[in-house]
Order: sequence, then C-alpha cells, then structure tokens
Amino acid sequence: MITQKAKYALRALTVLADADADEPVMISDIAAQQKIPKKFLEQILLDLKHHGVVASRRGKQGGYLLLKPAHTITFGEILRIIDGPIAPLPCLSITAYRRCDDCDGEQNCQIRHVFAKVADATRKVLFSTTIADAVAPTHTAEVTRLLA
Amino acid sequence: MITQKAKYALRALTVLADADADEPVMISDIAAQQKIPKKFLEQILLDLKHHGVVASRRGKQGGYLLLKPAHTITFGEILRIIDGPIAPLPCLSITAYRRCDDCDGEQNCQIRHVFAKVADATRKVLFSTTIADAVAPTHTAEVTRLLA
DNA sequence: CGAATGTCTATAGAAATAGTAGAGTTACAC
DNA sequence: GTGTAACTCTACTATTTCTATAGACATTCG
Repeated sequence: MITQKAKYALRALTVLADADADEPVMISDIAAQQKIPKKFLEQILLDLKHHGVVASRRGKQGGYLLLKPAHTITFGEILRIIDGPIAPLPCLSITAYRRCDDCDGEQNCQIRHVFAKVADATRKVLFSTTIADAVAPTHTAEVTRLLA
Repeated sequence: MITQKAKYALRALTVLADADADEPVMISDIAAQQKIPKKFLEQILLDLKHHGVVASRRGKQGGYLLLKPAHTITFGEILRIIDGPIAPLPCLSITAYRRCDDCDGEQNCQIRHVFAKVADATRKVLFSTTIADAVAPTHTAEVTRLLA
C-alpha cells in the first residue's frame, strides 16, 4: 500500500499540471479541489519543492507551480520522495540499499530473486508513467465532450 | 516493503518444503536454521496453520509440516495472510476492497489506473511463484555439485 | 508421570502514519 | 511602508503497525 501522503502528492501534482505553466496555484485551492487537509498538503508541497519537483512564489498572488514539464515527472520519482524506496526488500533498493542481516549470500537468496522480479515489474510501470499521463485522459474526455 | 514477518514466513516455509513431507519440523529448528526469534515464529506458524497452509503435531516429536505440496503454495497467498492486501491502493484490493473517500468515480481516477497496472504486474509474479520455486534452485545447485 | 512440544492471549517498546499548531518570512497591493 | 495573504519551518500528538517477549495452558510421547 502506498501512503495517503503519496496519493495526496500525486493528486496535487495533477492539479498543477492542469493549470497554466506560469500561473501559481495556491495551496488552499489545491487542498479544496482535491479534499486534502491544507496543513498536511503544505508539508507535502514543501517536500516536493526541496526535491526540485515544484517551485513556489511567496506572498500575495503566490502559490506553487511545476518546475519541469509534467511529462518528465514520473510516478516512481514522486513515490520515492514521499514514501521512500520502491523495492519490497531493503536489499533490492536502488536508492536506499541495505543488506539483510538474516540472509547470507544475496546471490543464493531465493526470496530475493522473486522480489527482484516484483521490483522490476513495479519500476517498469512507475517510471514509465508520468503526471502528464494521469492528466491526459481527462483532457481527452473534455475534448470529446466539447466536440459532441 | 514487505514486513520482516512475511520474510520469516516465507523462509520458514522453504524449510518445511525442504524437509520430508511426513516428518514434522520443530519450531526451534526452523528458528535456529533461519535466525528467526522463536516466539515470533510461533505466532507466524500458528497464523499459517489457521489459514490452512501448514499442519502441526503437538507434544514430543511434534512440529510443523506443509498441509499441501510446496508447488501449490504461492508467494502471493502467504503475503496476503501475513501482510494483508497486495494492492497498492485499498480500492484495488481483491481481498479487502475499500472505496477511497477522496476520489469520486473510480473509472475516472487516473491514479487508480496507474496503480491497477502495478497491482497486475505484482500479482502476476507473486501468484506464479511458489515455495517449491524458492527451494528448487538450491536443489539444482546441490545436484550439480554432486554430479561434478 | 513428566518433559518436550505446540497453543493462545496479553503486553510493550519503537517506528511510521496522518495529521495539527503556531510562530516566522516574504512579497504584493494599496 | 504597512497590512495582509501567502508560503516556510519546526514541533507536537494521537493512532496504528511492527517486532517482538512473556507466560500460562494443552497435548502427546516415552
């Protein structure tokens, strides 16, 4: 299970992706639109900012905006920032590798072999899907509706 | 990340799979062989017993044994028992479905679409891999050694 | 009988999760 | 240049989950 926090982060990013690239969106607006506790969302966006995903403007007329194009922000990248390692075992993590104390010899650990396949499959999906992908279908639906 | 408990469960099952089908293996032996805290392992095996994965014999000469062939026990099955749902979102769980309060309309939830793919990929691996698979390569290595 | 083994329930410390609170900083509008 | 509306940062808390540990009990073999 991914955390609620990660789900909030992804939803918030889709809002930013939907907005004009140069128009900051206020935390309050994002929170209201996605039903996210405002104070909690503050922390999340701040975290994303520190990791170079979004930028912010302070003061009146301030808010958040994407720091790079939506099609370059992957689900995997965001999950790593918010939830930590993608891998199901510490000894399979790319970003936070840690040896398992109990298994002697990773080459021989069958549990590890199986979960390595899980990790690969998961990463394949998460790093090939971007925030733009998550927004696009809605646009398509919108266009369809407008053309109908 | 899967829990330590799940890793212990899988390791314990490989021990049982490696043993003679009619020879119960004592908790202490499994614990010692896999470096698992004994009292913790008791709970795990009891849990697996309640879910019909293993059987036990009490008293002297007692212990645990597999209730069905190792090649019919999947990783996914064990993970569900020990760690709960495989799905990354409650609204994607087969065994413990729960609606997400925040997204209105699952058909339109793009986050859900992406994680549905993750869940599919994960299940494909976890339910096609069995305890027998986790034990086999060791046997192969053993045979190879003996034949060398 | 008695010792060895599994059964079951309760408890506890540590960490993670999901927020909440509040003081501080910045920048636009007037 | 002041006020106010926004983001920034740190700390705190309640709840749950994880990782065990403890101990009384039940069963079976010799």
